[in-house]
Amino acid sequence: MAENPCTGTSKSRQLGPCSVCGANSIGINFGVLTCMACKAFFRRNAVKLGKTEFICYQNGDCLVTHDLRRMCNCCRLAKCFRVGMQKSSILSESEKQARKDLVDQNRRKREERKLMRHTEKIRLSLNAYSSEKGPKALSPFDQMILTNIFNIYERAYSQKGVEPFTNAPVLKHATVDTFFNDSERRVRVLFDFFKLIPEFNKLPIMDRARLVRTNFGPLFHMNESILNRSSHENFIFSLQAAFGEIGALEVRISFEREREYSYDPILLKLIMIIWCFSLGMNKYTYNIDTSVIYEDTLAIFASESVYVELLWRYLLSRLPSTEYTVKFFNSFVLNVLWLQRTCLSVDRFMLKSERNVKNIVPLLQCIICPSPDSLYATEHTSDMNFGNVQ
Amino acid sequence: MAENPCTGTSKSRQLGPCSVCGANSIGINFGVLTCMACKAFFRRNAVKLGKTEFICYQNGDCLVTHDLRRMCNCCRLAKCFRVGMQKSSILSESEKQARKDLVDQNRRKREERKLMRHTEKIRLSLNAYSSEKGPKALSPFDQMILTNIFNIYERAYSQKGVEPFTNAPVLKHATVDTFFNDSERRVRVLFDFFKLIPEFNKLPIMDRARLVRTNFGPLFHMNESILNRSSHENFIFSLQAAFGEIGALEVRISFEREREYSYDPILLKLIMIIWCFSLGMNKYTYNIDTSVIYEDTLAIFASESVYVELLWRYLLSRLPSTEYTVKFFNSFVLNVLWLQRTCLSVDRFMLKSERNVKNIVPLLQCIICPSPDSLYATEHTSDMNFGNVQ
DNA sequence: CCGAGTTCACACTGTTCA
DNA sequence: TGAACAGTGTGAACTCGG
Ligand SMILES: [Zn+2]
Ligand SMILES: [Zn+2]
Ligand SMILES: [Zn+2]
Ligand SMILES: [Zn+2]
Repeated sequence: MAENPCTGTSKSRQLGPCSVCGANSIGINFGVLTCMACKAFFRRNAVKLGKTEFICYQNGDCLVTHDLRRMCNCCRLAKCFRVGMQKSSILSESEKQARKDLVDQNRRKREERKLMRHTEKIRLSLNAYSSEKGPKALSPFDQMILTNIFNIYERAYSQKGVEPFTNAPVLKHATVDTFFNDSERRVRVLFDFFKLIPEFNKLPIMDRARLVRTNFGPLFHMNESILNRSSHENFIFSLQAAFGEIGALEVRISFEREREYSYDPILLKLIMIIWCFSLGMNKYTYNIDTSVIYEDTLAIFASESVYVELLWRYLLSRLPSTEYTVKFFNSFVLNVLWLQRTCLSVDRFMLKSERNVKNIVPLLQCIICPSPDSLYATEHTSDMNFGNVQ
Repeated sequence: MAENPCTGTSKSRQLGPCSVCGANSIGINFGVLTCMACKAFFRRNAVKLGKTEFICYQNGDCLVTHDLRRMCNCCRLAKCFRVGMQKSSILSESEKQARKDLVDQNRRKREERKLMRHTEKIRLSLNAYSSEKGPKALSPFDQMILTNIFNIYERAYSQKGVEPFTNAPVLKHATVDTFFNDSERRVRVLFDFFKLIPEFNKLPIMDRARLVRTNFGPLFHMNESILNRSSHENFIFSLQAAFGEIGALEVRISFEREREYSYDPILLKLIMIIWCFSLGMNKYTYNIDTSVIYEDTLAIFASESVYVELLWRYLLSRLPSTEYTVKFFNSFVLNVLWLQRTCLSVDRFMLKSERNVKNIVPLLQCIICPSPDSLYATEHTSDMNFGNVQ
């Protein structure tokens, strides 16, 4: 196993000097043993032989060494050719394009496979616990529902053109209006997602509008979390610019708490659905002494419990035991409270920013900062597109 | 003088993060504070927006950070535009050309100024000797003539577009035809230069044509020397490819001998003029037993001696004594003989390369390899433009 | 692993403008 | 005159297909 230093595979193996400049070579480049620099030099310059002038300001016999090679690229290029570097080994424009296309194609394939493996893993993990005593396997029906939720959401947001990156430029100049306006598209897609939840879509149109209005804060918050926007540096910038240092911190902590759930491709989506069915809680109690009134409160309750139960079963199937599931629910409730508090802070902040609120696009304005009576108004309800679904 | 780190002018001053990727910025680029990489990226890619496809393989909202910016060109470019980078700040092809021209022009001006300073120095030094016993000062008239010669030549070759460097790409594939065809433009400018010499221009048109034909070899040779092409490595390549190893060597030695005179901005030009007035010597004696016949041989002689005498006075003014001038003339004559020998070799070579000669552009073909009787033909005489001058 | 390619930090040139 | 900002060239470090 004695290693010959000349043929050894050690990293520092010496190949001999560059045929052009004598520096340490890295291998055969364009037909000749050369260093990195001469390789790059030849690729860049051999192709422009006819187009650019190469002039030696000496006598055309300049030395080409490691230290002098930069002095005269005419003589350097001449030497490259002299030692036999092959211009034909340089990929032509079309060859380069072909290679680029190939790389692109391969990358696409790889990513597709990765996504496949990923979703496959999720599907398997849903069943993985079935044989153990702890977790309870999901029924095929539940599995189907969950898979549907996942697919509906992913499809909505991955449809090309739906989300052409309207992110982040706001940066330091962000105010609440630019901050929210930037999100309009994402919000619309989120509403589209809800419309595809049968229980939600069956509700009276005004109830649907009121629900998303009432719960907009947490829904928006969770959705940004799912879309992984919350970790975006510029998002945080915008946050600070729009809500101030303290406000932004509070919002960020909420995001941090949500991140606990982000490892799971379904959990947050499911929680969003449940939240969407929750009645007003204590929002807008500042000057409305009664809670928001719904047309079909019972249907909302029923729907909510359908999904709460589904969540419960899902957690049971994912966690080792009921005990774990209870623990999970405990911390979940804590986070819910945190999030609610945050959203209330934001609401209060918005009230103080009346001037900027006027610049928010109508749809969002009516959702985020409704005048108390507009909670019952029909304006922009149709703009939410809840009217014409399925 | 306490330096505020924020307003300090120190090199390492921090400007804040790149608006695109958050890395360290280097300044305002294309309208926005960015890093070097994003600057280069934007310059490279913004211009090919219409030509190349930019596709995001995610959802079009890829993060653009220092580490991730390479992942998705589409989103990176989108972000560049989003943060306000101005495509209009990128110089267009024509703007770049305009700038290049400007740079070129400035460089030429600078060089001219430098040359002027140089010749001024020479002129001053010419007069500096006047008080010494050795060199004889030039008369104001001689000085004017010499200055004129210098200016006429420099102006002819520095006029924009006259010499767009059609040199050197020939390289290994050079044959005599490509070798000479490459020089057509320079030769035409040389003829223009001669036309501005009054004594030459007053000669009968056919005499003018015959003179430049007869003396083409040495004239061409010296002119390439003045233009400093002879030291160009690619020129030497071409030389070897066109005339073979031995032939090229001989030509190169002639160039080497001429280089002795190249330190002087006037000498070679003056010598060219004198040579231009010299009668046939022994060219084309191979099958014409009489010398070339001129219409006004006397005028040619007279002109030649005007410039020979000027050269003599010039040398007297430059060299410490008459003795030195004589020595100079001796070595000059030797070099003349060398050059003549070289040109004869080239002529012989051209005769053997009939096949390639056919590919030489007509003007040069008729000059370089005239059929014996074509020496008296009028064809291409007008092409030399000797007809319509002044 | 090899040898194509690309990216980009860095160094530099040159123009413009205050 | 020097800072700012266009440009270009170099070469180390990297990716990727075979
Ligand atoms: Zn090298
Ligand atoms: Zn050189
Ligand atoms: Zn950047
Ligand atoms: Zn992307």
